[in-house]
Amino acid sequence: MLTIGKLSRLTGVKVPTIRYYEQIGLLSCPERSEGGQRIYEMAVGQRLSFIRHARELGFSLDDIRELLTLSDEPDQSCAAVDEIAKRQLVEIEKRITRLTALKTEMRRMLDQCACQTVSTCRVIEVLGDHTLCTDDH
Amino acid sequence: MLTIGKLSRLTGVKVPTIRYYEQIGLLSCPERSEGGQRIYEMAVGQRLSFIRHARELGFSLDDIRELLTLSDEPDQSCAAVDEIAKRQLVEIEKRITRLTALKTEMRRMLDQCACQTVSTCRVIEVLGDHTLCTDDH
DNA sequence: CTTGCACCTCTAGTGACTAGAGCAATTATA
DNA sequence: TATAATTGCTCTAGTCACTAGAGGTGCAAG
Repeated sequence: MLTIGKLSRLTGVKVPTIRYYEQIGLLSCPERSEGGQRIYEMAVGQRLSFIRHARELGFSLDDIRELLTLSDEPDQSCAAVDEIAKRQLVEIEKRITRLTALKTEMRRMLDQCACQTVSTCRVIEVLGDHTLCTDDH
Repeated sequence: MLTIGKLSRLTGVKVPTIRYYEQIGLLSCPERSEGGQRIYEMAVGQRLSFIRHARELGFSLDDIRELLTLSDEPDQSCAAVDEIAKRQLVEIEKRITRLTALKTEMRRMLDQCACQTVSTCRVIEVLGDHTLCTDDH
């Protein structure tokens, strides 16, 4: 049996975040002590660690809600799980592509700047005129 | 002289976003027609395009506010401008590094999944147990 | 018994918009 | 000129995933 603080230390999820997850229905309401404090069973730690890890991998809370529902039905096909994970992978790849283009553009902008006065600043100039860009972004 | 709709089409910034920029002081209040509609001078288009382009490159509105202030003082050194841009570049690089680690982890997870039932699903398993990860994230 | 930390609820704030309601003004068509 | 369609106006509230803070209560150690 765990207080919310111990659960927090165990999982690395902050206390207000745990309460927030309860509020949005991602965690079910735990029992309370006589004084009204939350008392968690050990198993909640697993669930919360799952959530945390999935968040770290960039899954949205909605995705996680779905994954948790699916993981509660062990006999079902895991195709739906893979589907969510694949979608997430595609999203990550898209973001990488985009960020790489941005990086190129930023570096080019900075490399070209002779760094004198603002009136001749290449950074300001490029920001004001998209046609000076080579990459799509 | 432009209505807000024409300014929007000219710059690719949505109408409510233009009003929002005015609200937070990124654009100054334009004159109004007799009926109370906003009338913009052509020059505002430049400023708005600047903002849009900087947003596309991932600058925050606070950064942009600073860049706009700096660009209004053409005789000053552009070191401060470069500083902001460099900070932004570092941020982008950090995000790419992180996302690349995530991608590796996601792909590994998906590759290992034999895709049968949820009970044997590698995706669910890895999400529940961080120690199964190789990459930092 | 008291000190001090951990916990409680509730509200509001973050960033950068977006959506919608309920109107008014302007422009195009008949 | 009348009407219809489009565009504009303000204001409020919602998005996501929390985070911060106020003002109070519970609980365990010394």
